[in-house]
Amino acid sequence: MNIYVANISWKSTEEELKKLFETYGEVTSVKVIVDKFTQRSRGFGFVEMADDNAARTAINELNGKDFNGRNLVVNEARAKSDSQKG
DNA sequence: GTTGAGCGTT
Repeated sequence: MNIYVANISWKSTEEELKKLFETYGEVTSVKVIVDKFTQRSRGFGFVEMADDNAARTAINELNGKDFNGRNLVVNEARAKSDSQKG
């Protein structure tokens, strides 16, 4: 399950997100989107979890919750490619 | 030492 995480603090890191999402299930991948040129955090990222059920729980629980002083915006991530099927 | 809505470079 790919998860979209936004409204993250500019000081937050992938490690913190991973530790946060591991609370609800196994995290297989974490990606914080930083500027490709300035390397500054864009305040949003992506989290991938092994179990869709745990991911749904994390989305429902972490969405709107406080994280490093900011309210997290958590949702199911969109498709990065058109290879998706539904 | 700045900023705050959104969907990801290899």
